[in-house]
Amino acid sequence: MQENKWKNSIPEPTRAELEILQVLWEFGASTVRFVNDELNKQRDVNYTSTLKQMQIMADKGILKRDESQMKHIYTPVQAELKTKDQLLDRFVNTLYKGSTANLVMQLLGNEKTSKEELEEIKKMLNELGK
Amino acid sequence: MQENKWKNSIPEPTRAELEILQVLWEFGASTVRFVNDELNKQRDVNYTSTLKQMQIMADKGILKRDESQMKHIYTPVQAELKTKDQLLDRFVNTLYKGSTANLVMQLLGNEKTSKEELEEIKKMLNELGK
DNA sequence: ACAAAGGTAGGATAACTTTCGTACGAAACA
DNA sequence: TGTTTCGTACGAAAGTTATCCTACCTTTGT
Repeated sequence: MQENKWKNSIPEPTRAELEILQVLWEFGASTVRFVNDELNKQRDVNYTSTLKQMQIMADKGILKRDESQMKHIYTPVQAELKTKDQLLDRFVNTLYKGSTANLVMQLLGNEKTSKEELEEIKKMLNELGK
Repeated sequence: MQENKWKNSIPEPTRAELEILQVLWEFGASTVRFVNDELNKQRDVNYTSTLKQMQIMADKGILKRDESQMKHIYTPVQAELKTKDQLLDRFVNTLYKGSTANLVMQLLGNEKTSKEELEEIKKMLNELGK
């Protein structure tokens, strides 16, 4: 088990680690085999590569694992939302000087957001206004 | 000059590269000395480290440089907005399955956005509605 | 019982990123 | 004019990330 110098959060996941987290978030606690099969629906990865990654993640404290069975079961330590909050926070801070409004402005300015999504967002804002 | 396999955009900047881009975005075309001084307001970096980074970035096509003077002047090849669009796009895709609404939802749900910012965002949305 | 299939563990390695030491030329200045 | 300061170029080294080979153990099926 590796030391984590932050009190209340896991170290920031790398690209490959994020891929694995996505699978675990979507399907819940899983074996390496399952995760690797999922990954291989998107790209070629050798089984032992995925194994190694998940072992490292466990070591870093990103995943915990149940070794009581031969097929170890891995689970994210942090809730999906909390990890995403962390990443979002860093993103807003480094690219938009911490201003949510700035981010949203760009998001809405870049024409890639559909009318349906705009409506959805408005609805959310009104809900929140109460 | 290095080959770039994407037609219309620079390769995704690394962490250190992003730091440098921030300085250039904020202050415009600059010398290595200037950028390095700015970076050192935040953390210790050796001058030659910054130099090397900026040379690499020029090589990658992220920066272009004016060598007509002894003190080379570096400029970002892409506009700030375009690069941020790229990064935002990747971020939304990997974390929110491409759904802007999902991102905004989390952004507004996490309590870190001030009332003033919420108002600002509403205003923007209404402008956009026209 | 034995072979095949499927698990984990532990390096090794390659690519990429980041940092900086050294060399050397140009400019500033005493 | 000589020396100190400031610039670039080059390469080495350290750190990080991602990948996979090999070994070896357990389970499954014949």
